[in-house]
Amino acid sequence: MKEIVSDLLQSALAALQSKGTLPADQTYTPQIGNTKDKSHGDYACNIALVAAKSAGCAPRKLAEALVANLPASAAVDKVEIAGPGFINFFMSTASAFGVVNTALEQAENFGCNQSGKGEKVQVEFVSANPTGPLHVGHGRGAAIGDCICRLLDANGYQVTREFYYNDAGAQINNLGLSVQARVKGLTPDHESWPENGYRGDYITDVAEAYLAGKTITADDRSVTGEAEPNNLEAITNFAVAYLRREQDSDLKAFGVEFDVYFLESSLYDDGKVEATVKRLQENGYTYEDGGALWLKTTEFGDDKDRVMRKTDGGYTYFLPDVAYHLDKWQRGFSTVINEQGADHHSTVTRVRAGLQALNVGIPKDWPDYVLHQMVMVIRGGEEVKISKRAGSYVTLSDLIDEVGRDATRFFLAARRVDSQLTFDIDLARSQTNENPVYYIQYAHARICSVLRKLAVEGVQRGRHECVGDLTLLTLDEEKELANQLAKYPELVASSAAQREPHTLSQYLRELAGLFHSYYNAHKVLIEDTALRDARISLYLAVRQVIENGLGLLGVSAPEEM
RNA sequence: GCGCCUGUAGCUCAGCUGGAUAGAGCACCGGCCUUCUAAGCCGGUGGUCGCAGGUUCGAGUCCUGCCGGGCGCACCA
Repeated sequence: MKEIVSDLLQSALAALQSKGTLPADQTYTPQIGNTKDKSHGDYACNIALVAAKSAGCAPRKLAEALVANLPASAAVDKVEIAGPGFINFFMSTASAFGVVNTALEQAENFGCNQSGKGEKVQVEFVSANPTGPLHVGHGRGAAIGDCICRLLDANGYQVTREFYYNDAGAQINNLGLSVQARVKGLTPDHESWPENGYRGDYITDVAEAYLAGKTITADDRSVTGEAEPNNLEAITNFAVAYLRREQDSDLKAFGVEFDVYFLESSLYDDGKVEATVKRLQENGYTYEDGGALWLKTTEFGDDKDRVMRKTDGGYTYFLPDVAYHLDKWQRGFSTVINEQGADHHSTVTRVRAGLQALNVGIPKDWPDYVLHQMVMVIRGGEEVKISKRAGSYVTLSDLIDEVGRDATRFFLAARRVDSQLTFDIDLARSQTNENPVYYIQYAHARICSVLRKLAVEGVQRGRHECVGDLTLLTLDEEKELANQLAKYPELVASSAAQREPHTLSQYLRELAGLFHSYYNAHKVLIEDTALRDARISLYLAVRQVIENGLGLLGVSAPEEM
C-alpha cells in the first residue's frame, strides 16, 4: 500500500523535475507516514515541506503542483492538501482489504520477506557463566536475543544462536572452592568460608549431588560426583556441569534453544589465544610495562590502554574475547550481534579495538551490540537485590514458575532495550490485569471460539480460506483493522533492522484492541451469510497475524482461555 | 571526575529516526453480560514531555548547559 503511494509521488516528483519546477539534479525520496488522525486519510507525505526550499516556493503551492501531477490510481479515492503542506491520501476500500487475501494466502509466512538473502548472521546472547542459576537479567537477554533471532529469520537471514561461557578462570575456581567448602560441611557464615565465595542455596544442592555421586550430562560432557572432598578439580568440573545443566533446563522452559555452545577454554586448547597475542605483537600494538603485556587500545578510541597478559602470566578476560570474535569473523559471519547487559558496555570499545589491531579487514563498527539496561525486581513493594554472591535473588526459573512462560517472555521483551525495566512480581503474577499478553491471546482465543461456534452450525472454514465478497466490508472498524494488518510486514522489517523487539508487543496490543472493539460493536455470526463470510475472512486474517506476531515473541497463541 | 543509558499522566511505559490537537495500559469515577468467552467493550478524570537556552516553516524527538536516576571506569568476567 505504501509502495503504491510512494510510486505515485515518485512519478509526480519526476514530472515536476522535467518541467523545471524542481531542480533536476536532486533526488527526492518521499517519506510515507501513517496518519494518527482519520481525518488526515490513511497515509500522509511531508515531501512538499521538505522540498519547498529547493523548489523556491511555498510548501502548499508545491503540494498543489505535486497533486496535479499524480497519476490516476484505482487504489486512491482522494488526495488532500492539509495544514502547512501535507499531502494526505485516502485509500479506496477495495485496496484496503487486499491484505486479507494476502495474509490468508501467505499464512504463517505473512509478514516475512527475503531481504536477508540467506546471509549468515550470528547472535550471541545470555552467555552466562556457569557460576549460578540464571536470573531475571539473563531472562531479559534471553527474551530479547531470541526475539531478534526470530525477527532476523523472518527477514530471510540464516541465523545462528550462540552461547559463550567461561569454564575456567578465577570465578570458576571461586565456584569450586565454594562447593568444596560446602562438601566439607561449612556454611557461608563460617569464618573459613572462601572470601569471595558464592553463598546461594544452590551451592548446597551442588555439594549434595556431588557427594551422592550423581551423574550430570551437559553440553558435550558427562561428569559423575564422588565422595572425595579434597579433589578440587573434580568438584569444580562437577559444579560447572551441574550449573550448565540447570541453565539449560531453565532456557528450555523459557523456549530458548542455542545452536552453538562456545567454551572459552577451547580458545586456549586450540591455540587461538596465543595466535591472537602473536598477531597483536607483530602488528606493533603491544608493549610491556610493569611486568604485564599491554594492548594500545587508545589508538582505537579507548580512553586507556588495557592489560592483556597479567604479571602472573595469565590473560585478562578481554584477550580471549578478542580471539573469540576473530573466530566468529573467520567463521564467515558478516553480521554478528552481541546481546548483553549494559553493565558490560565497556567491552564494546575494547573488543572492537582489539579486532582493529589485528588488522584483518574487520570493519570498525563490527560486531553489532544490543545492550539492554538493568532489570529491577520488586516483590511486596520492595526491591529484591540481584547478587549471586549474596545469595538472595530471583531466578529465571522462579519467574517462569510464578508468572508463566508467556507473560515472562512478553514482559521482558516489551520495553525498549535502552529503558530500565521494573519487574513487579506481584503485579505480573496477578492473572487478571496488567498482563497485556492475556489481552492479545484473548483476541486470538475469541476468534477460535467464533470459528468453533460456526462449525457447530455446520459451516467449516479453512484457516487459510478467503471466502465472501470483501467489498461488503464497509465499516470504519473493518477498514482500520485491515490497515493495521497491512502494517505488519513493514513492522517485521523495521523491528529487525533496528533490533527493536518491543515494537512487536506494542503493535499486537493495538491490533488486539482494534479487534476487541470491533468484536463488541458488531456481531459476526449473523443471518446475512455473505457479510458473515466476509467478516470471518477478516477474522481469520487477524488471527493469522496475531499468531505470527506472538510467534516472533516466542509466546503461544492459545485456542481457548 | 570521565564514558554509556535515561527523565513523557498518580504508577508502568509507547511515541513510526523532525511533522498536524503528545498516546496506551493500570489506578480512579460512571455505564454494558436472557445476545459469537466480561481475561472484554463504551464514556470520563488526569500533562508547563526534568529545567533553561539554541537550530527552522515545525522540537517530546536534533545541539549546548544545568538538575535528578541507573550502569560502567581492574593485572574480575
